[in-house]
Amino acid sequence: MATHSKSIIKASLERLDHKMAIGQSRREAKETLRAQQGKVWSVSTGMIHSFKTRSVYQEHTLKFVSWARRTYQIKQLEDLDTQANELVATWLREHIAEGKSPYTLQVERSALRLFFDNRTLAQEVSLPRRSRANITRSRLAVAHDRHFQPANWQPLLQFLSATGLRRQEVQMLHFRDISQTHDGTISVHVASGKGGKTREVPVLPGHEQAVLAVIQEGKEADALVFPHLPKHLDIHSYRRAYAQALYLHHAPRRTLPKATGRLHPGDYDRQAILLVSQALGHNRLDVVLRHYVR
DNA sequence: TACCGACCGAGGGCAATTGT
DNA sequence: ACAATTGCCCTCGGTCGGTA
Repeated sequence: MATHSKSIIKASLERLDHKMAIGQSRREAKETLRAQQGKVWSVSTGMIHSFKTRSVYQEHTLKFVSWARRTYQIKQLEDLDTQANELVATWLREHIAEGKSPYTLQVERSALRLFFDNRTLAQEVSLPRRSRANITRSRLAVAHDRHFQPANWQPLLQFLSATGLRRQEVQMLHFRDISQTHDGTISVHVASGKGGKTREVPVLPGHEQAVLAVIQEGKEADALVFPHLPKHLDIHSYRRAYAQALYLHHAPRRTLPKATGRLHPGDYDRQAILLVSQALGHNRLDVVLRHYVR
């Protein structure tokens, strides 16, 4: 009786388990890596540092493994390893042909490169560019919107218009985070934004009342300002609108940069873009220009 | 009873952000 | 400009209570 060997799925999960490095600083690991092998394009440590990355990478990896087993009858992970490069290339080409988003293709390749410990896996397949012009998120009306009635959520929506917070940031906002100094300046403090960063968010001039309305309730400092956020609210679209309004406020003689074609330094107010970038919680002009004001 | 608004939860994805 | 990683949108298939 032959011993029952473990399934290729089980073996894949175990391999992922061994790549977990929760709690270890990715930044430090990278600095060490760079000291050893000099400057490299790639910034991977070969490990997974967050649960989110694990779940996303696992999803893509298992899909690939199942496909290989189904299509090529590969039952052992060792057999998959030896043909990984050509199979991943085939897999990616199929997805390109299916018209999957460049963002998705990119994630799939990153996941499999980490899984197979090969930073150049499927190098011969060139992925389509991620182009700003093709981004649709928070740009158009979608079917989803019919499940949401703006009229019923006015205080929240006006607050979002005034501050442009991310969903996670509004969710975690406490009354203690909003304050008003004696000269009337309102401060909205984000204790832990994306990447764990802290910042003070400027209220969009002219929209102060929307923020004051929220704190006049006289709630306890440690209570959440918005204990419940409707699931079908596109919070990001308000963040985008806030960014655009703030830009126009700081660059009153300008219109929004043109939506098509390549921008040149004279096409926008650099200082105003920088201010918007800081308000949003990252100090990069390119992110604002790519995702918010065009 | 039919319909509507609101919401849930999971899966399939795409977008945002950080970094080089 | 390119690559890795993380955040969260959107769809789908429902439930549920109110009300026309």
